[in-house]
Amino acid sequence: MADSGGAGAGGGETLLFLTDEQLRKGIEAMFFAYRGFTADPDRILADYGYGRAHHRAIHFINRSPGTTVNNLLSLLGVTKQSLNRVLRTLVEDGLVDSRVGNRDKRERHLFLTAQGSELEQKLSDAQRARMRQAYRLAGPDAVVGFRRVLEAMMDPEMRSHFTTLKDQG
Amino acid sequence: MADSGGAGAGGGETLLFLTDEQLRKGIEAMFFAYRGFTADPDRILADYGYGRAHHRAIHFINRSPGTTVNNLLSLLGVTKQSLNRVLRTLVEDGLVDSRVGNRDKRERHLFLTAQGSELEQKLSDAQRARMRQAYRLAGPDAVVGFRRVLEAMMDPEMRSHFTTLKDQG
DNA sequence: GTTGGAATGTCAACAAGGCTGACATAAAGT
DNA sequence: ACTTTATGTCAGCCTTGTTGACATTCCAAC
Repeated sequence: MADSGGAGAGGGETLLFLTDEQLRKGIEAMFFAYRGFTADPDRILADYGYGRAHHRAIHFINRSPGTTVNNLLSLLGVTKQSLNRVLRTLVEDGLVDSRVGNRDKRERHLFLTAQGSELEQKLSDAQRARMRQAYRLAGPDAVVGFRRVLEAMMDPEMRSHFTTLKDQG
Repeated sequence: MADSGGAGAGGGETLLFLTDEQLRKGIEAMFFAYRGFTADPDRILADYGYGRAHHRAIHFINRSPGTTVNNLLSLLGVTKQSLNRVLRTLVEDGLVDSRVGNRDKRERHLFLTAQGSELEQKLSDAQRARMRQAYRLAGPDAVVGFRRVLEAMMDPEMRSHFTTLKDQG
């Protein structure tokens, strides 16, 4: 059914990249690449007895120190109960500092401790190394395209989170 | 530490795209984009009481009809026990047909039933629609770059799986 | 000032889907 | 025939997602 992108009827011959086959390859590329993307951090995390959920929390706390649980929630797109379990272990293990808010005592503001920063560095170094290698192999023009397609693939809400983080950066 | 990609020392000024900040943005882009990538199938799967694991199995069985459990295993990168649970429910529900091999009776060859193909279509249509939209917004050149970076990000073993599938396609 | 609703975060219990270990069956080598 | 190897299945554990119930804090109405 519906080979919607072909050069056959109507459109332009510039739409060859929208064939179902091309799209399928893109889908598989995402799948395999994401495996590579998470492989190195996963190995490090296993040494600590942590999982990807811990990595994500650590990443975004490092990115926005002092962020609240609620804010982290909307970034991660999980339930607060799920995030809470992860945060609790990180606080217990002394990687994250959770301070009650001054203005609003319902909120908890989250910071990495020195120990937390150390793990963040390890994870982030490994993941950046993979990314750097891929970027280097693909070249600067490819990187621009890569980022453009990824951004277009996000849900609008996630895209706005993404660009907000970008502006901070 | 280690702002390894800067234009500062040694290399060329064409390496600005390798700054730690750029790499971090790439990492976050992957994270947010992958969420979008899986969002539509996830909704459909939920109606059937299935999860992503079922989707992956269905996708690759459709891609290589008659493939064996062992072959699927190396594509998916999970344990056979894990895959088996998913396959069992798909066979029970009549979406997948599992036929004992002729040459080697230890092997099971996997096929989608009509019902399985129907679900595959739904999932794949939704995911391709998202991909098509992203490709269209980003443009053909961006798509080439996207694919190049993703391919460079894979583990070598996954990359060879990927290109093998490509050749079949 | 008290009270009721909304927001924030925590605790408990359950489900999906990873994992390892133990095992049955079939094929292949000795 | 007998051991070794490959393939697939069954059982049980762990992480991490989910919903439901609840405590605390804030704010607005009274």
